[in-house]
Amino acid sequence: MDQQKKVSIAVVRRLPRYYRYLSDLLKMDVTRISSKELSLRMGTTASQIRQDLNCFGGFGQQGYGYNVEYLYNEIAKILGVSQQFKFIIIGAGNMGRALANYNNFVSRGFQLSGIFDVNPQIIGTTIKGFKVMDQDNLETFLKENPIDIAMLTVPSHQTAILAERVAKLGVKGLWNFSPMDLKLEADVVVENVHLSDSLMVLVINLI
Amino acid sequence: MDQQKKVSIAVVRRLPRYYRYLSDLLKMDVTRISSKELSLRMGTTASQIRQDLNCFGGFGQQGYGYNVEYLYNEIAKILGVSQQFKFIIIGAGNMGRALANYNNFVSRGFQLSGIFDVNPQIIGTTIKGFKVMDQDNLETFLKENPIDIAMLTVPSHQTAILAERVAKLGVKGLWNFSPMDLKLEADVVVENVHLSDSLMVLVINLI
DNA sequence: TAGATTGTTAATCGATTAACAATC
DNA sequence: TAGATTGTTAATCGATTAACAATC
Repeated sequence: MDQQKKVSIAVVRRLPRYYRYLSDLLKMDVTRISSKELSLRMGTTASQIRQDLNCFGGFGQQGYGYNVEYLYNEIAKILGVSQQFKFIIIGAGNMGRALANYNNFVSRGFQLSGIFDVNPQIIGTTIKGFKVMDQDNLETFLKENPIDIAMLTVPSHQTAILAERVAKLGVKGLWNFSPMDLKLEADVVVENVHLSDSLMVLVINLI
Repeated sequence: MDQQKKVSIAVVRRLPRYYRYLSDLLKMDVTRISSKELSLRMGTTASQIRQDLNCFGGFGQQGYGYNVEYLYNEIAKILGVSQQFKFIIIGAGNMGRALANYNNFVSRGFQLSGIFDVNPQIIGTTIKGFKVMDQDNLETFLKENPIDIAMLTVPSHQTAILAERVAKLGVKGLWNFSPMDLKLEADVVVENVHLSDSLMVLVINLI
């Protein structure tokens, strides 16, 4: 609730993981859990869990631990789950199609509002009930339909320009799947999924 | 060359990024670069770059900086680029298909050797020239075809069991796309791509 | 040689872990 | 009340940054 002290990126990146483990506990009908017990399951320290959670509020109770459902819901609030976000997918290639068909998003408050591409062979085809639109129509579309997040699954050389374009049209978050770093105005949030980087890290650890 | 002092995960995760920037510099016909200049491009400190690189060897020259091509090739070696890795894809859904069609992998020494699924409607269909095999045939296949990496793009509830199965059959690296943490014997390397975690982090920063 | 820039050691900063008083 | 476990402060550890002698 009181988010005074600025929370480090490391802590933020651990939140979805807490959320997953709590979801599992809920499914297993566990009603309460101590930081110690949770740390054993997650392979961290109880200290870290308590420190992390206390960045956002005191969700536990001395002598008792944490109520699983309550903590789960509190983290959900922090994560903005249940909030509605409208998104578009730019780039209807394999990855774009995979994201469009990823039902997890829909069930979590993400609402697909449009799919775009440049390829005339792809424009007009239907994906997940959406007619793929011409990328040239981005401006028209975004002026009529305010969008929160754009998922960019286009080739690298298109990414930077596209990012600028949609940012100018009020898109506040970019989920970038191309292997390149985006530089944008400070108020646009960029989250990268660098698949090839990830694969390289796997390989390094393999050698 | 001399990798005495153990390199931290943070450093390893930065290597693919150096590699990308050096690749760009090469394309722009830049022959030499100082840590200072590179730090400005990448938005880090020159100190960090020199520290990071010196975990693996002294690739620079006082008064000169770094030869771009040489450094690029040295990092390539560390990353295992140019080495050949055989991989299979387990789960021929949207994500599996996206990975199968991702040509970047092929051009970087990754050789697709098979695709598996459980769905009778998908088994037997052709993806990227590969007939999708029945997951039941994993054991037979892996005994005849030693594989380095398995990409797991199956539903969460299948992931853990599958991971065990292929690990037992000599697969040394797992690229896990399901939103779950895998616990395996120490010698199996796991690299996770938790898309929903990544999207949640985007949303947190958006709120 | 003088200037530039590395490799590397030392200083700082931040994040993780330990400890413990508060309290359920 | 006694036991358990939190919230939080203090100690430790590791990673980042700064500084500088070595050297091209």
